[in-house]
Amino acid sequence: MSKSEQTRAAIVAAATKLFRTGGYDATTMRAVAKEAGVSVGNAYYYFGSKEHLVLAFYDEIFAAHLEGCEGVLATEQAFVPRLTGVLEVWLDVAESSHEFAGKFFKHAAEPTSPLSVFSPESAPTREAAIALMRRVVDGSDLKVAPALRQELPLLLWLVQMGMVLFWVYDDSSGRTRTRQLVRQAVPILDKLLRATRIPGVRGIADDVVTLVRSLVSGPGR
Amino acid sequence: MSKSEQTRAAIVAAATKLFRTGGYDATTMRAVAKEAGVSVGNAYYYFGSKEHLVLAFYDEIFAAHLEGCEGVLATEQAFVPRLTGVLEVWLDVAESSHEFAGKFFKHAAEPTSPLSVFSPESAPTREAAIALMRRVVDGSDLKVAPALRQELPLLLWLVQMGMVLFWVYDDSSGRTRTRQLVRQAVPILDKLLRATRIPGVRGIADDVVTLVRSLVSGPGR
DNA sequence: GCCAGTATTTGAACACGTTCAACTTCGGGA
DNA sequence: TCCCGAAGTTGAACGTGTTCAAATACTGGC
Repeated sequence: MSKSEQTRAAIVAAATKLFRTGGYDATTMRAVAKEAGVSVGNAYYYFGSKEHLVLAFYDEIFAAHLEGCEGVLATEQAFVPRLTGVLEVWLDVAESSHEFAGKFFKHAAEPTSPLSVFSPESAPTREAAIALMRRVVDGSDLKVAPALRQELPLLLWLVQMGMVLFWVYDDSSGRTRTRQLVRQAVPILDKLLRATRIPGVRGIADDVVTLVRSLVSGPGR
Repeated sequence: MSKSEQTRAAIVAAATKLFRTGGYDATTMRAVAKEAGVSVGNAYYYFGSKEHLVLAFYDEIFAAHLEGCEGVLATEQAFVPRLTGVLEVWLDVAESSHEFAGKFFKHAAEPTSPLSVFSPESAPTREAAIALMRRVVDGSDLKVAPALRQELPLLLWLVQMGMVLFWVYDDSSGRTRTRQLVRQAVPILDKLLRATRIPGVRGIADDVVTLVRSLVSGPGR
């Protein structure tokens, strides 16, 4: 590891530590720099803004999520426990940073931010998250129309983003309300997906797939 | 109008003007105060933060939306053109502030912000928006299960919030992509709602209503 | 070893949102 | 009319994220 890589790693480590203990606002760039043993300007040499430090934090959460999911993906075959398990692992992994997450989320929601959930900068993490959902689908017993199945990982990722949105606003202790949402909503989603085989519903499902396809490249592109 | 009301109105007018011309970030509190002919501290006497000024901006958009909807509500009976019309009026009304909207949207997504779509501060506007959706449902020919019908205004408001989310990211000229989304998605929603009368689907709809009811008081309450 | 050019590092300086102690104006009861 | 508490107003001061010209360390060619 080169010297500059060490400096970069030290800044990320300092930021992560301070974010976890004090939250986003209370963590100043001056404090991060001091903790990392560098100057303020140096931190900006490696990270364009305070937001970019958050992206590194998000990557850590995703890596932990992926690792935590392996057990679920190896053992669960049925779609409902498989998807529920994956979402619950995320809740476990993210719990310790919930307070901080609210601050993080506003950056994820700002279209012009490099940290936007749809931004090119966050594309690698986003695509890895969608790939995880593809594993959820492929390894399950779920039977849906092929056209829908193809778009399902993206749709499930959007479902996960919906859960995260709910979670961010959830101040119940231990995030029990979000957990309740997951346990209730996943079986409903399962029913809904299987219902696409009912003649009167299949046409609607096809419409949804068509709509998603026509918009999948992003609103503004 | 009392003196203090005049001062408050002057600050709102100054903020609105500067927001429209220069956007959110470029509009400083010092500039707002100067434009309104008051001191910086005085602006904070009336508005707790810069974000609270945006709330006043929201209210202006909603008032224009409500007014613009009267024609649609008076003439359209069928659910699809009725809801489509209401959403399109919103797009018309909001178009001029699209650039500005992207900048402040991050505040609307932050749970702790007074601008959050679920915050107590925005409750009056939010409830008025839901009431508008109730008028859309009540005056239409839509037939759904009574249990679902009761929650429908809230669900339609959530749909509208989804549209706004898409709209914020939409940089196509004239927001054609969001308009395309509305024209495609509303008929699908209509089909989906009417499909709740199919035996195999009704049970799912009931599940959704139960879920929404159990969560309707908000994630954290 | 030496130099030129690049990469890295520094911290003072800037503009911002926000706070607050002090000041001024207002309203209504004696 | 006078007075006092409340309401309204002020602008300097604070801590923040970010910038930048300058200083320093590094690297490859000779």
